[in-house]
Amino acid sequence: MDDQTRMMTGLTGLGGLPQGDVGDPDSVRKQQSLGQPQQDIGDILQQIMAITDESLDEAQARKHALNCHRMKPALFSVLCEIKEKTVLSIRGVQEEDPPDPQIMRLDNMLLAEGVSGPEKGGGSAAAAAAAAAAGGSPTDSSIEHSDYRAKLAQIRQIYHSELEKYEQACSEFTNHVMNLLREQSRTRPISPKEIERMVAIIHRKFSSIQMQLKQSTCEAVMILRSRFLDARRKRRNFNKQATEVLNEYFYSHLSNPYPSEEAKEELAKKCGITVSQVSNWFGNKRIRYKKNIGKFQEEANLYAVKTAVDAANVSAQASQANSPATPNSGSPGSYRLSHTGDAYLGLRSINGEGLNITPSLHQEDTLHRATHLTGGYEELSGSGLYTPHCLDANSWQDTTNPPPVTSPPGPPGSVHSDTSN
DNA sequence: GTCTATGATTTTCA
DNA sequence: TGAAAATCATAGAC
Repeated sequence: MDDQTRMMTGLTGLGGLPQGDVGDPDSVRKQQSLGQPQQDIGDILQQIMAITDESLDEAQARKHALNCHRMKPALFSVLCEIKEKTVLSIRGVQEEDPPDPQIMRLDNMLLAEGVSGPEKGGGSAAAAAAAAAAGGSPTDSSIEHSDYRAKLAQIRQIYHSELEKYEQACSEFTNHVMNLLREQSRTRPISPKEIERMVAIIHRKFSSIQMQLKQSTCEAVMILRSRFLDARRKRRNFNKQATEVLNEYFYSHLSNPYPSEEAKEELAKKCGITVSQVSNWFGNKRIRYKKNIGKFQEEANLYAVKTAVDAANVSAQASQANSPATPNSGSPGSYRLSHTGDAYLGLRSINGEGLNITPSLHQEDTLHRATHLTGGYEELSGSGLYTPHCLDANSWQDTTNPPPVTSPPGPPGSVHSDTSN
């Protein structure tokens, strides 16, 4: 027979009183004439029940007396056991919850964003990732990065301060309740296990507050991030140097303006933009060039001349360095440009034999001569420079069948469909 | 404020 | 999956 059964037997054995009457002081008093053990229990119960009717001093004295009673520990443990097996068993089922997946998600997100966990430079990694996702250049985004970092640091600070407050409040409240329960455990059947359970309940209640805090923080981060990304989406014109580099490549590879991945990376590095921006640029350029070759012809000529001049200068310097007395061994006083770029192919086609440039020319003279050779926009009409004829070996021109440069499509100043919006 | 240029995005297609 | 084509959205010139 366990303690509980013994107790129940003992209690029900108090003169056949129904259990419901155990709490009635009068009923308990009636049992005082019964046997010693039962009388003891009845005594204790009577004193417990009567304790609220007494003055504070009397109650304190009574409490002390009860605490010192020889039956007190047994009675306490039995009452605790009964309580454990009734009320707390129901509660216990609800308490054994698995960790909340929602709060786990929030934790993971806060950790990834650098809000919780160790300091990661105020989310610079997240900022960089966001910028990379948006295709921003590392240089022009530095200001926005710092903005993002500053805002994220603010959120982080607020989050940690609130979390600290929350933890403090939780700890204070838990301690208070624990003390209260410990104190009450002298007069009520409150076992340490129940106190632990109570602490867990308090923590769970507080964790819902914590979840709200985490949720709000996550929302703030998301809003900040979306604003940051929106800002990155704002169009910024590339700088002049970058556009020149891209145009040079485009026009010198006009027959096949599809840079390889390596070339894209190289161009991206040169221009201070991302590879995807290079891809975008070439995509836009190809389509716009194809739609309105006439409009781009002048630009094409300029870059052809520029490339020719550069190449001429490089070759001239090389020739001078190698053989200043006899600049060209093949054709005296002249040399033939050799380049894989189409600009040079185009220039070769001007005179049918290749572009001859005197190595001793200064740059201005070279430019002038090259310009004269190419004949500018009007004279190019018959030169074949950048005409589909000199580029027809590739599919991108074949498929589009653009009008020849000699007769630009539409009236001057006509707007191609792409810009009509 | 209008218009054009241009970088970015989305849709379509091979 | 990459490129073409269409479209969007904004910068910048006027």
